[in-house]
Amino acid sequence: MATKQRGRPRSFDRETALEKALRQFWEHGYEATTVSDLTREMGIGAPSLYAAFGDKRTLFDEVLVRYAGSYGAFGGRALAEEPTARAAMERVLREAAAVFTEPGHPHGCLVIHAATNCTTPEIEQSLRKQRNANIATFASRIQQGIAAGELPEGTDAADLARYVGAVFQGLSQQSRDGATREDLEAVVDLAMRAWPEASAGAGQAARAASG
Amino acid sequence: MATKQRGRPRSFDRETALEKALRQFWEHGYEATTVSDLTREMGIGAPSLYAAFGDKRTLFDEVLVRYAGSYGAFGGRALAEEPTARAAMERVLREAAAVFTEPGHPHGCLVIHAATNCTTPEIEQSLRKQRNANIATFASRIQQGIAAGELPEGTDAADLARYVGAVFQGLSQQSRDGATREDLEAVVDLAMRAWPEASAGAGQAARAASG
DNA sequence: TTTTTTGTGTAGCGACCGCTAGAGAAAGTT
DNA sequence: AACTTTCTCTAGCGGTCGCTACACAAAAAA
Repeated sequence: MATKQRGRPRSFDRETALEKALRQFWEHGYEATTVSDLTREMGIGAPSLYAAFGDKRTLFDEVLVRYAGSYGAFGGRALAEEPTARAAMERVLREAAAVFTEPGHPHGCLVIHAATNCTTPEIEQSLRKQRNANIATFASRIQQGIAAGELPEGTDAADLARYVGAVFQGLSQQSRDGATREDLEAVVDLAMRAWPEASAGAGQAARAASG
Repeated sequence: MATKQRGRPRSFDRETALEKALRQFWEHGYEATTVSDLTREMGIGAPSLYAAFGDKRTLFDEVLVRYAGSYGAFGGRALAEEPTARAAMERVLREAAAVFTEPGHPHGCLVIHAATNCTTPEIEQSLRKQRNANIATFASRIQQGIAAGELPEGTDAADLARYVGAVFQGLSQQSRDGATREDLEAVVDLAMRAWPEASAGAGQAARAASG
């Protein structure tokens, strides 16, 4: 396999064009980004876009995958690498504050904003599903922390996950409204004050994790 | 004045029609709501809409005023009526949890969602300005609380206001994503755990406010 | 070179957008 | 009754939407 393609080769770099499309969808959302916007930013004609990426909807799906693997990957890394639920959640929020305000690309989170006020129900639902799945992942990590004795026994993992998710979504909105990274880090500092701590004489797992 | 109108009277109730328009804009946002949607829901023809409300943009402006005076009025009431900054902010969040999930009308906050991904820059900026103004109002009330000794002296009112605003915006997003009132109230419970308390021997103003 | 295969550019499709001209309908005024 | 004023209805304007037919260009294969 991997034999040489016959016919005329495409005159643009597919990855570069995809990244341009990602930026457009990120900044203006799915619906407000027109094919005309896309072709202008990607530097190609409409037929080239449709030949390389399918229709607008398929291109958006591919953009979502690219986003999840790049700008949106910090959450998964934090959950995988941090030793405690608290450290994981705090790192998620702190990296969000950084990424959401990073210069050079649109502010905020694409998954939160790109399908708001979208008249294509499948797209709106797809991103909603993803947001709720992210919060469920938070809950799962928190539940793990409760089992390890890092948090009080009575802690409701789903509630705490929703709280972290709400702060996360608030950070995204505020980054779009002009808040700076320092502004958002102060918000994270305050948000983490709400974190429930296991009582002094709690299980050994918490001590092991911090040792 | 107030002489009887000459000519044919309009065949619909203006307030009822305006409320229908409000619901449409609230649910689908400014841009995704078409004039065709509006006329269908309002039960009138396009020329009647334009005669009674001006163009789509002017109608939206009037909807914003109506929203601020009805569904969006709870924030101002909480700030005006509660004796302490903490009580005011907690009531804002708690009433938000209730209103955002109330059956019978769209979920979440119109000011937060209706101009997201809007290609009319004046509209997007108008609502952004309103959101930031709301947070500035929070900051002002918190600053007042600091002056009254309710909060530690070093407290940054702007940071705390942004934190409350972030939670508020998160509540709105989550209500749109299907969270129930109980879900959001648990988030508010957690959020208020972050509230800074003045130390035990702090100023007399705090004692006076709670007495 | 000729043939085959594939990408690119022009040009435009039907559908919907916000909006409105113009004719007729329904009220008050005389 | 006739006249004036205002609203409502039908129909359709110019513009943009997502998308594509078609002719041409540019590469590998024969």
